[in-house]
Amino acid sequence: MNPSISPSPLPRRRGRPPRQGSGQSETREILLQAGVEILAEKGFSATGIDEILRRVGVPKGSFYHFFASKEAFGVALVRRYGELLSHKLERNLGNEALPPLERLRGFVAESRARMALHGFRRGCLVGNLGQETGCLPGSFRQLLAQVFADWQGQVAACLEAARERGELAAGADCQRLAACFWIGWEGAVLRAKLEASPEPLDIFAEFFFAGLPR
Amino acid sequence: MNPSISPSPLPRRRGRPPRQGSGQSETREILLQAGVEILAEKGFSATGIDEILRRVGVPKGSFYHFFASKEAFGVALVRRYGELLSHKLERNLGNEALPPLERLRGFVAESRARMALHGFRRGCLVGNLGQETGCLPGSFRQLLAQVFADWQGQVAACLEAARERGELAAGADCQRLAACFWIGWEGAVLRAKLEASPEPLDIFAEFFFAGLPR
DNA sequence: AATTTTCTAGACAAGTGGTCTAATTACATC
DNA sequence: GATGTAATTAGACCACTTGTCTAGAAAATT
Repeated sequence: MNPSISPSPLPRRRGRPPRQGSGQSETREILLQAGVEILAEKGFSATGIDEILRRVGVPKGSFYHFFASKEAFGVALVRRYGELLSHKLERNLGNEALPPLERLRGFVAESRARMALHGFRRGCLVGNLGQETGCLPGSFRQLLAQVFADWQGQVAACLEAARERGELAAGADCQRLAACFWIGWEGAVLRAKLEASPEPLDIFAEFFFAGLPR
Repeated sequence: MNPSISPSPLPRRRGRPPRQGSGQSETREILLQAGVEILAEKGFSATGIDEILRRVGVPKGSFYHFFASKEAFGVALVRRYGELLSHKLERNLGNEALPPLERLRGFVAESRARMALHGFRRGCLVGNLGQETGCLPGSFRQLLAQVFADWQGQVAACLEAARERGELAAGADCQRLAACFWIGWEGAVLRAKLEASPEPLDIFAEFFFAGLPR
């Protein structure tokens, strides 16, 4: 059912833990990871703290040791997810071995494969929480918009590169096109989740690339 | 704050009500309407029955008289919303006074205006619930997909009409283009809600119409 | 060894969710 | 008009959630 996180086989001893090399707590990391997975599936409001804790076998005391509240946890998750995806973008869009537009296609393909791997149950955490804006603590709105803006900037840079190489029309508004990419891609992810199928992703990607001004 | 529904000024007596002319219950109708509004803002999981009931001044007992469960209520809301939007589509896309593509633009403009009217707090109920698929009772998935399919069919028919008039390339795959419209439009609505701005709607609409094969 | 720091354990209170039974009123029937 | 039935409301009820809080255990520090 859920391949990535299993109810902590770690012994999980009480008391102060031996100092980890890295300095960051193992438990905190586990919570963040599980949180990202579950929230990408179910969103913020529908997910209970207990559910996450049961899943990874961490007691409540630990949770509230590491995070001040559910809201603070949510904020941490959005940041984390934002970074994860940003790295993924960087990895693809920074691949100079390919022409710029092919890099973006690479990102699309990788994301598609990842959704398929998880049976199309998992969507985009930021998209999910964006949908919930109406009932989320105020701190989220700006944060989510910021994350989108970052991603959009990365795509815009890639499109710029394409334009410089003549793969796009000289007059192309790359920021606007990047915005369009994320608007549509999020819609496609949502729909792919609903229909448990990659088709929406393919349909949008094809339309997007075909519609770019040459 | 909320212009459309005010805490029932009706006396609301207990016991069997005097027979209404129309046959359908007034209370049930009020619940459906308020439900559509709130769920379009906050989604299913994050909305409590109590919240809806407080807002319209209906007691809990009434709710469970008219609806077997929250799930059944949700299903009724999806159907209702599906019909509302279907009528809106029909009204716009059936307007033979305009060329087909202009009709679709009309729908876009009307929807945009409506979102603005509600301060971009209200999104698409079906989109919202689609996002929540992961934590919704199973009955929703198919229903939501069905509603999308209906809307998509209406848009596809409009695009067909455009093709027949030569406004679209003869080889255009109208079903696929209609799918693309809804994929992107839902993404745009989501983003417009998040940023409390019409820009995402405009960006996507421009790209979509510009990208249609001529 | 004593103390401090870091984390775990899980009980607990307040509040919310959804459901259900009993009470209340109108209508129908005789 | 008395009795029975259908339609609706009132609010009790229980299970569950969130966040807090105290006690406890083990490493680190002195």
